[in-house]
Amino acid sequence: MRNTEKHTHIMEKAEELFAAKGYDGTSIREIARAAHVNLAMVSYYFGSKEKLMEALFKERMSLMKLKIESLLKNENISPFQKVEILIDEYLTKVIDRQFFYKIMLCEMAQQKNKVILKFISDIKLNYANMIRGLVEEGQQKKVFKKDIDIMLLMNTMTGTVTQMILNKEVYREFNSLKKTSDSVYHTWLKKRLGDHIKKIFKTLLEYES
Amino acid sequence: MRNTEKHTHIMEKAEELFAAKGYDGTSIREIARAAHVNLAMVSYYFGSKEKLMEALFKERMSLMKLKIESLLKNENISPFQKVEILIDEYLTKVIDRQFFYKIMLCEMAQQKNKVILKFISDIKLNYANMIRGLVEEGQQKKVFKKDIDIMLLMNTMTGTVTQMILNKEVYREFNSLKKTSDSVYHTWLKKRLGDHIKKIFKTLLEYES
Amino acid sequence: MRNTEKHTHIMEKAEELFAAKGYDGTSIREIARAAHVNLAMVSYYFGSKEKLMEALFKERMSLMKLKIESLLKNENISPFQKVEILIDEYLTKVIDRQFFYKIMLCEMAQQKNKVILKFISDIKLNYANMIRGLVEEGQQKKVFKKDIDIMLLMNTMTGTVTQMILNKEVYREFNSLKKTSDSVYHTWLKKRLGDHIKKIFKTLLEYES
Amino acid sequence: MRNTEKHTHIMEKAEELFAAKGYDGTSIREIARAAHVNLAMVSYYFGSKEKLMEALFKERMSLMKLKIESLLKNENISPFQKVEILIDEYLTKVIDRQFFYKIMLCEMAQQKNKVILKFISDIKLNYANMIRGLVEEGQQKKVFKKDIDIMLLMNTMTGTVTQMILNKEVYREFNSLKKTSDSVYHTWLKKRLGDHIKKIFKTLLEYES
DNA sequence: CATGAATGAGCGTTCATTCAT
DNA sequence: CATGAATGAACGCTCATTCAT
Repeated sequence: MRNTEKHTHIMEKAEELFAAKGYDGTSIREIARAAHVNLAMVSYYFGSKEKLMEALFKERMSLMKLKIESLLKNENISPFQKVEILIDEYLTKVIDRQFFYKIMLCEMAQQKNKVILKFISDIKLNYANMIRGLVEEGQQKKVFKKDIDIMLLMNTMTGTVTQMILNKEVYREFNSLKKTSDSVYHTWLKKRLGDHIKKIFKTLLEYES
Repeated sequence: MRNTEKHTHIMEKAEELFAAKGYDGTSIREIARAAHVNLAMVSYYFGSKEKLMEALFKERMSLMKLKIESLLKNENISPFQKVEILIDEYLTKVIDRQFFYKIMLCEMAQQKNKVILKFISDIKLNYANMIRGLVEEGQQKKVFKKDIDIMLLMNTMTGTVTQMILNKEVYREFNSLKKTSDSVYHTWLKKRLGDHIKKIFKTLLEYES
Repeated sequence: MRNTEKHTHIMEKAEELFAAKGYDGTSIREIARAAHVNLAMVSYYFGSKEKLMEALFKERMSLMKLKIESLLKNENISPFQKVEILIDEYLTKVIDRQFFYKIMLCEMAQQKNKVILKFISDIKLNYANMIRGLVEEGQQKKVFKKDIDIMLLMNTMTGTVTQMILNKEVYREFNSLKKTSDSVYHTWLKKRLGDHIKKIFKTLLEYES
Repeated sequence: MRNTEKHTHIMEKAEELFAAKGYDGTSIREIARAAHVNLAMVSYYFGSKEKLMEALFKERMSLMKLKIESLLKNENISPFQKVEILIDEYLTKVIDRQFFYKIMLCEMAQQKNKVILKFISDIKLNYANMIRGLVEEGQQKKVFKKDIDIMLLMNTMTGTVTQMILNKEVYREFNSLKKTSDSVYHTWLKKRLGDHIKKIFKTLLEYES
């Protein structure tokens, strides 16, 4: 195993454990055991437990960021279509990174680590800017209404998705998809959630003559 | 201070600390110090740290439950009016109990304690039943559409509120309410959030001819 | 064993170990083992290893201080007699507290702990004041010469004693006192050292007409 | 940098750190960092931390030894002149090697490393022999008294110097030499200490008719 | 009923050292 | 010849819990 691979490997196992047991509920010993590395390696690679967490955030945050600037500037796509693409992008990221998303949620609730708070506010800003840009474009083109509360809009999307992730298994059972494979279920879930959010956004954005 | 008062006092301080630092991030010592009681008192009263947490959930859950059965049966109020009352009730509870709501959120993410999971699923069931009852009534009366995904609906409400609570201070600043008192801000927030959710619910529920 | 007795007991064992292996060379585990107490008790009683050290210094320093103010004011005793009494007092304290004296020596060399440095400078000041008072009295009475370097004088006493303590066993062997008991040897050593230092002080202080 | 230079460089940095923080208080990591060499280099060059310490002692001890045998045999210089030269030689070495002298002091107090103890007793023997030779010469020439306690004499010198080194900065301030450069102060200190010790030696050695 | 004292287990971290390259 | 990576052991300390009083 190469150096960066071990790095990645430790981080992945830490992510899993942090998601399942929380940051404070997970010991370095557990992480080392799960990653099949020596206990001292974790501090050796990351410096400390705290810095491992921060490294995880740095890594994942770069993946979570929505990089669709070119799309937003595209004049051939309508604002509503762009909204839909944005929602789909967001959903893909969150559903693919559920472990991390849970960790982030707890960090948002507790706000203990300032470095991590910065990461989180950065990504929130990233989302907000995407949405704001879109909203302004739509308003200029008279397809979106005025007086749109962007933060409420954003929180409706992120909140709904959060709750669906947290209650994922209950929802699966509720919809009799217990026997379906994870990937199939996730695809289905993404479609359903996407449609739901798009519908809400349409209502909240649509220009009323 | 009477015994039950001490009980309550310890639980309140524990709630505050669990919300701010997480269950594992909070030590019994801290709770005892914050509550100005002897360290051994906590285990003495509640048995263990885990049981203190469970006692907290038991206590708070009974407060969080929506007890509006009589209202739901009231034939003089329209389904949409009932939906609005339900949303207002929910908002009041959550905004009044933000500490506890944060704790619950982390427990939902981590799902470590089975007793607590039961409490949470109980309250979810409670909400679901309220909403289902309402939805069915509205459908019978042909004011609500068919094919309503109750869980999606519920999660949209709880999720949006969750996100707004987590980003409370950012939203406050965003709306230039930094100087407003907490209680005034919370009243304002409740109104705004309520209107927002009611609007979404209306769209998602309203019968389309 | 009573509470304060355990305190004292732990401190004594710590003193022994610190003297033999140095502060950093001694682990809390060793101290706990030597004192036959639980490892956690040390931190429980003293807060930390550092504070244990400081508590030891606080305790011992109060014993080491020369409390002979009344004697110094006594008009019926000549300055030279007072010098001799002072030297005897100092010798008694150091020979009785050799473990502690060694610890102090290393702390003086390394100057890491500021709290301890304060303790040490306090006791140095205590000695210096005793000697200065005496010297001034002797000078006024024209039995001591002028231009006496008090610090050099003091360091000659403390330094000579230090070296004799450090080379105690070599000196014992050198003087064929290997078979003598510790207490007898110490009495003998004290006499010899006392005479030596008194002689030096006499030369350095005596008024030259 | 050549190999022997690296050797020397590491040893110098180790000496500095050992003096300031003690042997156990200094980690190989710190030494490597201070010497700007790879962590593994230290063990690689010296075998172990302990052997580095011993190598340091071996190196410094050879420098500390008084090599004035030819002078001692010189018939044209009086015993008292030789005593003075001996004292000056000793002072020069100690003042030039204060870091090492502090390390040695702690090792003398703790007596943990047997190899180092041997080095220390060797140098003590070296000093003792110089002084003994001188004393015997002086006694034969009837300029020194009989019954001279060589070890007490020696410890008076080494002890006084030790204390002056340990309290160097206090003494500097006491004599208002705070603004003076280190080298000027050291020269001044050496002169003053030399005179003081020579005076004491004269008293303790001089033949009394 | 209440509590100071005590305990064994485990925490995050650092240590001196080794070894493959 | 030199070094980054790795390791087992130990570090100081805090944990939740228990128990005698």
